[in-house]
Amino acid sequence: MVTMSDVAKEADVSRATASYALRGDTRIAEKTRTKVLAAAKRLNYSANLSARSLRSGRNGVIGVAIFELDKPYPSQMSAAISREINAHGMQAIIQQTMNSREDEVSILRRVTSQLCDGTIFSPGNVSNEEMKALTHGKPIVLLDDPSVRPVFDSVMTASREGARTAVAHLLAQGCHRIGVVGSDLAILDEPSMKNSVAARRLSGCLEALEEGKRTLSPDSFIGLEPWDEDSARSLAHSLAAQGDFPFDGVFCITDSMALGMIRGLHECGISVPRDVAVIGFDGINESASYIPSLTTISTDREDLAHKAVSILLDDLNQPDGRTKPRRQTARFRLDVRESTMLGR
Amino acid sequence: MVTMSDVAKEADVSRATASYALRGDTRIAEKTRTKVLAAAKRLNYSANLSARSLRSGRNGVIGVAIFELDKPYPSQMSAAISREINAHGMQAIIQQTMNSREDEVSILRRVTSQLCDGTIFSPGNVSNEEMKALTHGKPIVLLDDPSVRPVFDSVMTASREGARTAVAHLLAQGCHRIGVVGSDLAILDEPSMKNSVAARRLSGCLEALEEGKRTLSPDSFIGLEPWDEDSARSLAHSLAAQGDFPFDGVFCITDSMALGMIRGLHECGISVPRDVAVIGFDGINESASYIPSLTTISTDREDLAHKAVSILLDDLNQPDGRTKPRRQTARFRLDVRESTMLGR
DNA sequence: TTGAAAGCGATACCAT
DNA sequence: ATGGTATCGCTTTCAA
Repeated sequence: MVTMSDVAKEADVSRATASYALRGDTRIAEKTRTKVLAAAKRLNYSANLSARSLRSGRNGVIGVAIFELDKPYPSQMSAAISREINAHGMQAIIQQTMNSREDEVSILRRVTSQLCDGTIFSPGNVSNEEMKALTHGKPIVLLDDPSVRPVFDSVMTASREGARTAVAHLLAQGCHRIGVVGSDLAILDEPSMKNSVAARRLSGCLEALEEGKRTLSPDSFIGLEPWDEDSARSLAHSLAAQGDFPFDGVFCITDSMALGMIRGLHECGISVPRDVAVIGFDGINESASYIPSLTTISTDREDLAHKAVSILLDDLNQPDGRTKPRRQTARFRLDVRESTMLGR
Repeated sequence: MVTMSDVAKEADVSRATASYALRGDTRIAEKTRTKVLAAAKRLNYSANLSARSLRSGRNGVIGVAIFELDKPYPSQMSAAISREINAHGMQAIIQQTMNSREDEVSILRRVTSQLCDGTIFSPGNVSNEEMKALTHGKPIVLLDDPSVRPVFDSVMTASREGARTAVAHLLAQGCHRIGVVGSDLAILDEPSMKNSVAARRLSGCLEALEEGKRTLSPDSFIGLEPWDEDSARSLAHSLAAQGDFPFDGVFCITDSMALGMIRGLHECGISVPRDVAVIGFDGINESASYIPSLTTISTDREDLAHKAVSILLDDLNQPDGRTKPRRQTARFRLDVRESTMLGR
C-alpha cells in the first residue's frame, strides 16, 4: 500500500506539500506540483478514502439509497443518478432499502453518514426528525418526499400533472368508463398523506375527470398493495371474473402495475388495446417493448438525476448555507404507444 | 457526533475497554460490557466506519460491482447479492461499471479497495494482473470469470449445461431449423475466449445439436453486439426481411435479447410461438410476464448470491489462506413457458 | 480484566 | 511557497 508519505519521499518534499500539490492547491509552485504528480504516478499512488474521510469529512463518494433494486423503476432511476454523479467526477454507491425501516435506518446511520459526502434518498419509513438525527447534518436530497412540511431538499416526479395528462389522454381516446389502479380515494382524506405519490396522482386524475366533465364513481379507484406486477395481474383476474369488464380505459399509477394488468387481462381473454386501453406512469424501459407497447407518463430520469445531483452538490459546497428546503419537479412526457390505440 | 471516547466517559471506562466491550471481546467482564452497551445506547452511539476501516482495514461493507444497473439481469443479480450480504449482517454497496475500463479501474482502486472489506465483481475489461494490483490483496470473487487460467475465486452461470438444455428443449419441441442469437462460431476458435460466456453457451448448443444428430450450419449462429433488446429487435427485422423466416426455433443467449427478438418478430407479423419458438437464458423477472411468457434457462440467483458471498466471507476469515482459486457454478432450471409452446 | 499510548493515512493550521 | 505537527475516531499491542 503506497501512502502519501511514500509519494512525498519520492518527490523529495514534505507530506504537507505533497497533500496540497496532489489536490492542486494554488499556493504550491507549479514546478513542485508537477514533480509531486510525477512521483505519485510513478508509484501508482491513490489516496486512501477512509483516511481522507476521517480527517476532512469528505471523500468524493455520494450515496444513493432506493427501495428494491430488482424492480425496473428504482433500478433505472438509480442507474441514471449514478451516471450523473460520475459525470461530476464523483463516485456513486447504491444501496437498497428494501422498503424496510430497519434497513433505511442502518443505511443512513452507518454507510451514508459515515462513508459518503451526501445522500440521495428515497424515503419510506423514517421521519424527517429521524433522518435529521441519523445524517448528522450531512446533505441529503429526497426523492418524492411525501412530507407535508418539507425539511430537506427534494426532487419530485410530476405526479399530479402527469396523472392528469394520463387520464386526459384516455378521455381523448374516447374512453367512457375509466378505472384508476393503485389507490382508493380514501387517501385524499388523510391530511398526512396529502403529498404522497398516491394522493398526488389521484388528485391529478380527479382534475382531468372534472375538466372532462365526467362524474366520478368512487369504485373506479382501486387500491392495491404492494404496487407491483403481481398485484395488478391478480386484480385483472378478479375484475374480469365479475362478468363484463367494468372499464374501457385503465390508468395504472405505475408502469409495473400497468404491465401486470395487461398480462392479467390477456390471461382472461381480454385484449389491450382492442377491448381496454391501458396507460401507465414512470416510463420504465420495459414499457416500450412490451406487446402491446405501453402508453405511459414517462418521467425524465436524466432531468430528475440532474436536478437531484445539482442540489446535492450545491448543498455540499455551501455547508449550512440555506435554511429553506428546495423542492423541484422533474420533467415528464406522454409517450403514446400501442396500449391506448383503441380500435374504433 | 458522538465518539467512542464519549461512550467510554459515559460508562466510566477507558476507550480501549469500550472498544473491546462494544465488539463483544471475551476478555471484558460481562458486567462491564453491559455497562458500556447501555452507555452506547443512551448516547445513540454508532461507530465511525472510516476510522474503523483506517485502523483495522475492516468495516463490514462489501462492494458489488456490475455493469449497467438499468438492465434487468445485472440489477436483479446485484439485488440478490445485496440481500445475501445483508443476511450475513454486513452492508452492501453497489456500483455500476458501465462496462467501461475506466470505471472498472476507478471502482476497484478507489471505492472497493479502500472502503470495502471485499468485493464481488463482474469483470469486463480489466485483466487479472490489473485486478491483483488494484485490490491490494483484498478478497474478491468474480462473476462469470472468463479467464482461461483463473487467478481469483469465482462463481459461474451454468452456461454450457444451460445452453445445452435450451437447445435440447427446442429439439424436443419439434424444431428443425434452430437459430442461435448472440455470437457466431468464430469465437470458439479464439483460445483466449474459451471461457467467455458466449463461447460456453455456444459450445453447449453444439453439444445438444450433436446429441440430436443435427448437422450444424455456421450461419445459424448469429453474432450480435451489444447483447441487448434493441440489437435483437433489429435482427428480427433483418431476418424477416429476407423472405421466409429461416428458423422455427431460436435460442437467444440472454433473456433481454429473447424479448427483443419476440417483439421484433411481432412487428414483422411473425408470431411467437405460433410461427417460431423462442427460448432465452438468465431468468429475469420480466420473462415470466411478457406476452407470450418466455421459456428460459433460469439461473438460480439466490444460489449464485449464496455461493459468491460464502466464498468471499471465507476469504475474509482466512486471509492469505488459500492459494488455489475456487470456481463454483450456480444452479439453473429450465422454465418452460408460452414462447416455446408450438401449436402443432 | 482493564488502561495507556501508538498509529492507521490523510488534512489543515501555524510557522517559517 | 513549503514544512512541522496535531488531529480525525478507532483498534491493538503492551503493561499493569
